[in-house]
Amino acid sequence: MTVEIRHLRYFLAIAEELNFSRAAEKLRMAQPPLSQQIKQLENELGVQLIERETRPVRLTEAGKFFREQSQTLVSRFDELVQQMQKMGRGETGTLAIAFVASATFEVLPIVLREFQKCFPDVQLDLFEMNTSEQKVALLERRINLGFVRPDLKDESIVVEKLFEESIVLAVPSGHKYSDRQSINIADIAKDPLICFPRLPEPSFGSFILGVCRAHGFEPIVVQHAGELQTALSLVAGGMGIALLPNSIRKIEREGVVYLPLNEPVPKTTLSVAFRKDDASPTLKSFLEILRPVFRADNTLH
Amino acid sequence: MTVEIRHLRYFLAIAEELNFSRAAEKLRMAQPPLSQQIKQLENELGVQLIERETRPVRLTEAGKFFREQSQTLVSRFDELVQQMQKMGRGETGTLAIAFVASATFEVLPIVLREFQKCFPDVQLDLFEMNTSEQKVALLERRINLGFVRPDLKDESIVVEKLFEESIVLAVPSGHKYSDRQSINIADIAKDPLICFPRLPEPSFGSFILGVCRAHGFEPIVVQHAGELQTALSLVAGGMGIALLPNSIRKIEREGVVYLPLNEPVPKTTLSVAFRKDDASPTLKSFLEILRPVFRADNTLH
DNA sequence: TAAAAATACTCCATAGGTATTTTAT
DNA sequence: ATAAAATACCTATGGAGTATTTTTA
Repeated sequence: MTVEIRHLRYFLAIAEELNFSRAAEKLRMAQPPLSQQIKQLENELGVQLIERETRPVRLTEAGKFFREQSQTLVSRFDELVQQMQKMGRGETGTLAIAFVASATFEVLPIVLREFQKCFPDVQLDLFEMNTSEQKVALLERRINLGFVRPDLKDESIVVEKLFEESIVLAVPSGHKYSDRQSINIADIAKDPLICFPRLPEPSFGSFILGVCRAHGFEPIVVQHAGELQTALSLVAGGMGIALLPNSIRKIEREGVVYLPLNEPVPKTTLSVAFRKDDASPTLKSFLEILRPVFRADNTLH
Repeated sequence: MTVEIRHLRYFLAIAEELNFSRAAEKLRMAQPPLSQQIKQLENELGVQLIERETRPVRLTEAGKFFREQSQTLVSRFDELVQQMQKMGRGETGTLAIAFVASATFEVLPIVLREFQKCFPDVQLDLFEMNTSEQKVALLERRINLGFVRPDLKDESIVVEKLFEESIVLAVPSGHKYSDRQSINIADIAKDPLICFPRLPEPSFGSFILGVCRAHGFEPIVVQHAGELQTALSLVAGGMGIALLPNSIRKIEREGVVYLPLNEPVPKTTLSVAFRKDDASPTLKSFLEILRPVFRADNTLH
């Protein structure tokens, strides 16, 4: 025989009631097996825990000590089980999330707020990375989930489209286009453009270049900017104009005006990426929060 | 199904080996039931603990957390069981011991030294009480064990004789008897005697009085002393002479000389008393140490 | 005498075993 | 091809039930 948690529970019930029959009732079992189990326990421990020669029964000194110890042990045990069950429901734990810079403006705040509302006990670790960095981080299991701009193709990674985003033109206020309501892409063929690095692929830089070429021109790139924010500063400084994801509008910046494009332009896509084999229930919960946010409003504004 | 300590043990074995078969071997069981139990555990917790799609198998994040928690929980559990088993063997716990003043000179030091040598983890709580106080303390369960001078008679108390002790005469140095080798009791019939309170019975005072009367005289009591030590001081101060238990000789006091008595005198008896129903294994251990000490040397000097 | 614990026995749920298949390197 | 985990199935220990006796107040 070996002592199990069950034995402690039984003993504690008796220690509380000081009456085998009532304790058994509380434990929803019959009295005789309870007596047996306690006898077994006493046998295994080699000490008498309960004095039965008296009514109501009394705890021995050893029994009193055992009660105290058992109490903390059992409650610790139960807490652990509950905590694990919470984990199972994705209500606790940590989730490491990466995101491309452009996701910070609008997508991330909305999603995080929503998630923390449902699962306040989950700790989120946030990292800003470009798409290719995220791919590596996912494979190396440094992150559970990434907000990426496609394409990210890998055997073991699932990519789910969240929403498509149009691009807008950012021009300096006072620029020759700044009073227009909208603009055709072809119009900017001769205007100095601020673009983005094309490497590592996939990149927003390549996407922009592709758009221009699809409209029959090679853009005049006056400058490359590593960050969207930087591009915005350069526009404000009058260095040129820039094609940016629509969500950049959330940043109202002095000296910059945004113009929508007239023609239907291939849109940038924001997706979530995660490992196929990541069984983390916290991840599942996160995805379950995430999806309806974008299903309801596929363009997000 | 409810989670048991067993499940944690099984999981820990796997967490250590990262191999079900080897873990099963270590647990001295077959591999399939181990797989089953772990599956049950994961089911009950609602989380996957182990990623099996890889060799060697890996712990999930939840699994790592569970391992840490389980480790402390299981070792606490095992420590508790071991501690209880120690109690069962009387190697630990507390023992409340009372003793009459005269036991402090010789008996108590010997016994305590011997006991602590065998059971260093047992805490002893010591109290000085007269015999009748001890009877009450035993019945009220304030003490486990008492060193008494009989008679202490009670239904629920066991009294075991330890050893018999003769009495000696204490006289001031320079007293008319102080150069003698020994003395007859009848000789002191006319000498002023320092005696002890007769109440509450049983008392050393009554015993002394009984001895004198048995030898045909009523002693001339000049003073009563509550404590043996006090009596000794009075003797040293020349107030009178005193009949004291032999073990008082352990106290060598300036100004006091001890004389043995010639005739066989009813001896005082030192006994241990304890409750019949006291199941404390620590008490049992104590008694087992105690008995041989006195069986070997029934007079203790 | 009445309430409560122990004993005697019965049963069946399930922990654990054996044989085999599936999966991953 | 091989080692390891899962699956299927079986066995039997022992946890829990019912009926009864013993004990204590």
